[in-house]
Amino acid sequence: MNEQLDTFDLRLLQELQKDGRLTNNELGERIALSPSQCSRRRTRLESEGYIRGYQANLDRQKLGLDMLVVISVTLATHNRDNARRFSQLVNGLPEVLEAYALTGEMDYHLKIATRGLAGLSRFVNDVLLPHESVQHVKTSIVLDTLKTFEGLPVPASGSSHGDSSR
Amino acid sequence: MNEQLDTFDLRLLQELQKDGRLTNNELGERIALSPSQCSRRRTRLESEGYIRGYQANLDRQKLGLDMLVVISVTLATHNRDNARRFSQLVNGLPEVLEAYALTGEMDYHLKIATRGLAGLSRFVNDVLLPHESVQHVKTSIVLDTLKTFEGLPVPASGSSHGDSSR
DNA sequence: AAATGCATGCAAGGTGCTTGCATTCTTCAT
DNA sequence: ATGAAGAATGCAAGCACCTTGCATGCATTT
Repeated sequence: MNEQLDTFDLRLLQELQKDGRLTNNELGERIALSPSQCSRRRTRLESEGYIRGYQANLDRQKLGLDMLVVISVTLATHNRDNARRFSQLVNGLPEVLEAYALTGEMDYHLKIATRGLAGLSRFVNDVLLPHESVQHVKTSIVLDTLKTFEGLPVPASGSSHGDSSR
Repeated sequence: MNEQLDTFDLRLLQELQKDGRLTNNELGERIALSPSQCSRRRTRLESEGYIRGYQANLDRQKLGLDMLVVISVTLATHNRDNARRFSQLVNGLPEVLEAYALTGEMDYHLKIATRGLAGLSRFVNDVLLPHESVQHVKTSIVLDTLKTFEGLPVPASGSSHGDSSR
């Protein structure tokens, strides 16, 4: 990996993380660069993989997904086959927003969104628990969202990391 | 709330969730609608709040954020002031990607990203634990990401929910 | 000091966005 | 049934934006 990010790149990433539909004109105004250079740098950052894509941020509540839930899952047995089966399960379930394998006593954490308690109950009792790979689940309902993902912490523009020779 | 979503709206949201920089032309091809109508519907969905914004999706690893961690936090005392102080704390910490108040024994779940174990250690020992509101934390490192958030489950296009009169 | 390699800004050709307008479709009342 | 009203649609034009070639300037190296 040879590529290095300079201050312009970092600020560009930061701005696009805040608003992914900025035009190169607007971007240029914010980071003090010409639209053409924004276009070039953006293209480079995309092809080098720093930018993985762009997504619209939808309103969960307005789509009727009023329940946000964290589920801790313990697998029945801890062999590789079981882990693979569980991975395939969660990847096929649209309610599952994120799924992580963790250190500690609980094997997995799932973040899921459903419509009401009915949807949650259906998910846990009809989908999750009956699956062969699952032994035990612990359901924690999200009461309040203190902070929601607004992007990764991009290193301060004009700091360490990366060189500033460009 | 008066607005209803028809099939076109739902598919439009779905496509924009997959690629937030789709042009109205491309969008029109995918949902079989003219670019002008895509433009109008998109504008409406934005102003009505179904679309909260657009974000670039950055590569966590390439930014050097190799540690992804879930931290369970118990507050020292369970009064409102303490909850408010804790909320202010996490909102000021860029390493904290998401923060939820949960039902169950553990009060809060934080998802954080840091550079290496050193960054994690610094975060937990120098920032989180010294804070007056925090009593106890349990740190779980993410070993594997089975599924990452790619968007909310938009109800199947051509199903229940919403009317199809438009 | 000369030369090479980049990054930059400008400008032009091409693409895409958006709004007015006429048409079609649906719905509702007579 | 029939007519009217409202809404959604596609088309087209004016406008904004994107991108690439090109010449310039800066920095580093030999």
